[in-house]
Amino acid sequence: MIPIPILIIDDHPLVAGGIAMMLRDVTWLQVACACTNAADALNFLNDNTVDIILLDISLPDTDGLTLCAQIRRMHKAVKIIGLTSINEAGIISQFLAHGGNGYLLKDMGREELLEAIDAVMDNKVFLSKGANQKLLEQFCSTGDALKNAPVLTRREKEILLLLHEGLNGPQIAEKLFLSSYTIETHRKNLMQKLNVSSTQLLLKKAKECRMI
Amino acid sequence: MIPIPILIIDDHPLVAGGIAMMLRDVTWLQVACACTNAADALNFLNDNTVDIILLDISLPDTDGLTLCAQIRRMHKAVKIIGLTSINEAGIISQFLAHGGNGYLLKDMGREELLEAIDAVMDNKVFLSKGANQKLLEQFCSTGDALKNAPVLTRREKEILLLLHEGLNGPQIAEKLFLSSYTIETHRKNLMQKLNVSSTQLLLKKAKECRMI
DNA sequence: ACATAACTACCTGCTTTCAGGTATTTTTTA
DNA sequence: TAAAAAATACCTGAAAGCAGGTAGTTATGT
Repeated sequence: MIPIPILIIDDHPLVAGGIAMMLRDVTWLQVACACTNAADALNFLNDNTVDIILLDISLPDTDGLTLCAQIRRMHKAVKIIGLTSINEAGIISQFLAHGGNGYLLKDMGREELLEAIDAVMDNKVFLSKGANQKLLEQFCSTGDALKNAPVLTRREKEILLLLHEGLNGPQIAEKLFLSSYTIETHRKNLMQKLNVSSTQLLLKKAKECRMI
Repeated sequence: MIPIPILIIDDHPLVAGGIAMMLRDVTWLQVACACTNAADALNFLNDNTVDIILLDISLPDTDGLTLCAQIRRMHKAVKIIGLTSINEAGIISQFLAHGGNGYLLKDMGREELLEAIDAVMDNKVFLSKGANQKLLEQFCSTGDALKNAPVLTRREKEILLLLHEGLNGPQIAEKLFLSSYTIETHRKNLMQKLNVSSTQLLLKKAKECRMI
């Protein structure tokens, strides 16, 4: 049985060494190469195929996110697992948005590394427990956040959703069989309730208050 | 040791019965009550305190999401776990946004229920494996999505981010020490690249393409 | 039945956006 | 070094948005 080839991209050789050590008993995985910079990695990938890439997102010569997107564009099927000390929701979501399939923190153990590899090979997204928690926390609202959000009327909610869909005033008026003046009044009331002075800020604030 | 009181809100008594059966050996948990509708649940909560609520989001008299937000406003510390057959990213994220702490699918087993209760009692967000996967999938981009996104110049990216922050043309011009005409040209070019005809649609499309 | 809230519509004046271009300068690439 | 790309700036005209209100009708709540 041919072992699954893995590429490690990390500017610290000790990291690659540590991972190789973790995987030395795993007969179905093989570290095909370890690169310490983006250029070497891209060169390697030009002539070689791997199934999995462990990618440090803090590289010296290239932004790891950009490299991730670059690799993803060229190799649609390769699984890319981010490797980092950064446990921030913004970076995690950006990494996935740039084509990543998984995200591990550098304090991971062997078990978690293998679990991640299993999951992405099974076409699943894998985040380490800490990263997963960080990402999920973004979705949550506290009682205070919900309490402070102003109450919108039925029509205001409707207008807000249509604005969020990208319709402008006249288009909303046409869709709801109302006057443009009416839409403008609702919009004005919405802007007053959320204490903003433009439609863009209205939508931004509404998102923050979880109204859309 | 006082067992943790749980409230079950589900319009099917069989569900509450099944959960009670799952938890019958768990001495540190106690089903305090099972309600079949929102009104009964709110009445119960007026006179009683529970630590955990298992909430079916498809209730007959009230939208489960609205009920969740309502309970959250009144009881900041209670842990609310959604209970549903719906495994859709939109509903999951809305449930969390309305104050939920966890989300279980109705095909869950006893182990997963206990794991969820442990996690939320530990102030963590818990999603069942299936729900978690559904939510994470939203963050990911394929090679095609990345390939098809138009390439933006340095200034275009900068303008886009500032528009996303809610600034209008003149404000961006002032911030970047450029002419308003220049900003409008960049905006026009952005709109052309993303094939839209308003700033709102530009921001919407940019989000879909993971540019912001 | 009355008061209140929500919804509807209107209007002026000003600002901003959008669409349609043109054109010069600077930076980058080959 | 020259070509190409990016950045900058300009301009008109029309449409939309925003701020400032006023005001009548309908639905809801007490």
